[in-house]
Amino acid sequence: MEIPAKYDPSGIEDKWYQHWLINNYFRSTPDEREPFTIVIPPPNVTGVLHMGHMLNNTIQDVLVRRARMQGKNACWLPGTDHASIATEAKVVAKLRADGIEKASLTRDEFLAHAWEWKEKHGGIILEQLKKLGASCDWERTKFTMDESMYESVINVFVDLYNKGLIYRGVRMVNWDPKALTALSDEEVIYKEVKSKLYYIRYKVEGSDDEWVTIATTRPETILGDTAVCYHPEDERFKHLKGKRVLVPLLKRSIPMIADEYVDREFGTGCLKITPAHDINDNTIGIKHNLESIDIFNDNGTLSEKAQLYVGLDRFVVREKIVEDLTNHGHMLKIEDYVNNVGFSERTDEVIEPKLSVQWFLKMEEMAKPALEVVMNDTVKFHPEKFKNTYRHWMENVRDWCISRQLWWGQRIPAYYLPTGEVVVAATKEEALEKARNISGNANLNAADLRQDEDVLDTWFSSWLWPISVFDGIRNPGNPDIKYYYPTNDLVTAPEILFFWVARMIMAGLEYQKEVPFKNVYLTGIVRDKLGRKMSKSLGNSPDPLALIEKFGADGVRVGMLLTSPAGNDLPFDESLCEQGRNFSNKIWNALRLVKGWTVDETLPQPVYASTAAQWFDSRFNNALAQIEENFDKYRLSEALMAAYKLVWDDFCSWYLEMVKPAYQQPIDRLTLDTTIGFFGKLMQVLHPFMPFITEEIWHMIADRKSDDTIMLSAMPVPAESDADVIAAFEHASAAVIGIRNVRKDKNLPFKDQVELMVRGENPGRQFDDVVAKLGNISAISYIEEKPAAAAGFMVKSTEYYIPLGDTIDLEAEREKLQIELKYMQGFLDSVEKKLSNERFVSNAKPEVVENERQKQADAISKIELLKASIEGIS
RNA sequence: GGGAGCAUAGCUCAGCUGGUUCAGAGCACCUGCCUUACAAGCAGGGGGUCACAGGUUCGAACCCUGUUGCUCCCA
Repeated sequence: MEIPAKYDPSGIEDKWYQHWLINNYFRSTPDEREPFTIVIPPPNVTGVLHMGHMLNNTIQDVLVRRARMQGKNACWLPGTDHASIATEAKVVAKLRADGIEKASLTRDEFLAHAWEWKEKHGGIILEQLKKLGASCDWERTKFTMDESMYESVINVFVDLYNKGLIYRGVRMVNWDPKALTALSDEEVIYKEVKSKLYYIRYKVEGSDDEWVTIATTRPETILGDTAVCYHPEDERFKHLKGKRVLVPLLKRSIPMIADEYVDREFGTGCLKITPAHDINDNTIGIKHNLESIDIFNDNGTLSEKAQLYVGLDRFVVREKIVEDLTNHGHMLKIEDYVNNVGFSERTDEVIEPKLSVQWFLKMEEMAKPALEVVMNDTVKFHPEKFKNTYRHWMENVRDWCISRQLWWGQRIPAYYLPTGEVVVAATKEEALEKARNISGNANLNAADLRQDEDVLDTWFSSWLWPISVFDGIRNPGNPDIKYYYPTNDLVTAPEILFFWVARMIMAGLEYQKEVPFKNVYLTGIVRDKLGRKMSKSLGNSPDPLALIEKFGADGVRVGMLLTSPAGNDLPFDESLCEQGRNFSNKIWNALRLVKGWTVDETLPQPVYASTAAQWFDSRFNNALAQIEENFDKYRLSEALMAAYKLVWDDFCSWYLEMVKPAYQQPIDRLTLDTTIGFFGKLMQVLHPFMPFITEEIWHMIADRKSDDTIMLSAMPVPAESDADVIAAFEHASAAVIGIRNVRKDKNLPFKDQVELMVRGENPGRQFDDVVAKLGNISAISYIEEKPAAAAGFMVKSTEYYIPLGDTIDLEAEREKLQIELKYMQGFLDSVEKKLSNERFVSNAKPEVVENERQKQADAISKIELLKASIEGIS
């Protein structure tokens, strides 16, 4: 059978993924085994697969596949979220392109369009994940707007309302004038913007020519000013106490007030107060009992209350008012200024702080236990440093604004009576009953109730995700929730630590009385070479499917994992995937080698091969223990690197070279079987990282039944490892390297056999046959006297010589030895300096001192050898 | 403005309770090889004042203080 020299993943990946699907290997149902559960961080239905998903889902797949091979009942539950703002924006845009305005549709008509859009685009990411090899239980796929999920959200809203945790209040919210909705604080992105600081003077009422100057970045808001404020201890303004000033252009009289909030150093030290349009001003307004004048319409144009510029956009008004203020002599100067401006995460519109009636969830009571479980490691964060960030947020948490002025989402189950009173109930029927009760009006009917127009924040669905996907809200204690909850690991980005992770913990404690997961693995952000976050808008993200096409899914997975320790950003470069692909190819060629061997059943196993097998077995178990440890600490990239080196260096570069028969010679049965056994174990270790190629090789190295699969095979567990064999091999392999160097130095081609002489004790002696094979040595002899005319090298204190006839360059040889001697003497000096230091000997731990003495003795004996060698040369 | 974190080879990162598993890994780079599994490879090699300045200690990449630079979070 001919195996191509280059590994070609294309057909192989599809073949095995189909095989896994058809055989239902990803399916999980509760049984008596230990469960291992991961719920996917639901990607947005509007999205397509990007590099962040690739990283995130590769990690999850590694964890799940490993758990599955460890005999756990592994369940990776996939799904998507409805992303109310983003999706609604997409649908509105699509409709507009078709010439339909949202305002011309009824709610139901609009939702029909939204569902249609979702059905068409919503599953893209999940389909793409299959290309990556994701071993999700697809039968369990959930969507946050599924009926069961929808109901769960509504039930929770009603429950929290009944518990008094949800309330309706007037708050300053982040208003998106484009999406026409309030946003949570987390959906606002602050960016540095070059703007202007305008110095504007207000005339003091009743004076002829007395003025007060304020500085502002938003001159258009002066129309909503209701006070001017200074610091109570500021001498420059104390004389204005109790006076009033006139708002420019409007000549409205407003009071001068004093408050410590004012920063005396900033601007003029005098601040205009616009309670309706600035969060800080609002706080001051409440404190000083100021009027709020809302001068904006919802879409960001000026309202009647502004009196001037009515109907014009806020940014147009800014230009106009600057002109008018200048013309009327109010503008004193304009400075360049850089400030932070909030933008909508979804629409990129400048956020307008706005007073409005919204629904809120009280956070204080829920935050406390949610903080506690993280601080006491009931929920472990990887890396741990995020505990700090988490604590800081949880200790300063503010109530969660959960209403959104949208249609796409779970509609708030609040119903208003004609009197304006409100009742909250899961269904209209229940609401009616409640309404009749509280109003005492038995004649109320359904038509009299008006349901709240708003929907709930998407996070108000996803915070229930680990529970609601198992229907634990509607059917508490059902077999799934009992078995799979709490889940094991959550893999997500630190960016959503608060608005998702923290809230899932809260919901978990509230509704399951138990944390939703035990470990949270926080990935880094995938960045481009310039350090920019990869994003669609920048266009700097490679197409993940094209990458898979080019390097194979296994190659891309390895590339993503190799340099991304938890919590560290990943500066992505295609060369990483190239490294992954090269690794696939390396494994592939090891297969070609082994498959190329023919067996001679009569052949006994050579000594070099049995020694090699003995070593590799120990080395394998040693590495396996390391890998295990790295997994325990969630150091996935290090676990992968350990496996990578085990395969490439130890297996391919050393072991296979050791056992490989001469060209076109057969191999003995025992060595072949042993080698195939090792190969299989290596594939198992690698399988979580590289599912496709390992499955392919699993089937190629042995006769397997058609329903056999590496993904359900038992992951090898570390067995005993013989440290002596490993140490002996290290000595022997150093000798091989020494031989190679001598060959290179002296121009001795590898195909010419040479002799090797050994002087002194040789801890690697059991590997002599191996050394002979790898060094192409005709004979190894042990000698007492240093030979003449030989090139030598040392491993620890063992001397090795290769006779060179008369070709030896004595001068060069001596120089080499001199350099080494000099180094050893320097080393000895430093050791002896330590030992002659009384305080070191008396203070340091005994074993440390003993260690130094050992180093001293070794150095002395090596120096003697070197000196003797140098003398021997002359 | 408040808080947290980081600074080790060209790049990305390890480096545990201070002491030869302490200066390491992978990639990149350089040199020589198309040697019958693999040039997507093989065999070698170079490269770091552990940000800077002090301090503690017999001993500091590691502990303490300050300085500088960067990142993130919150306002």
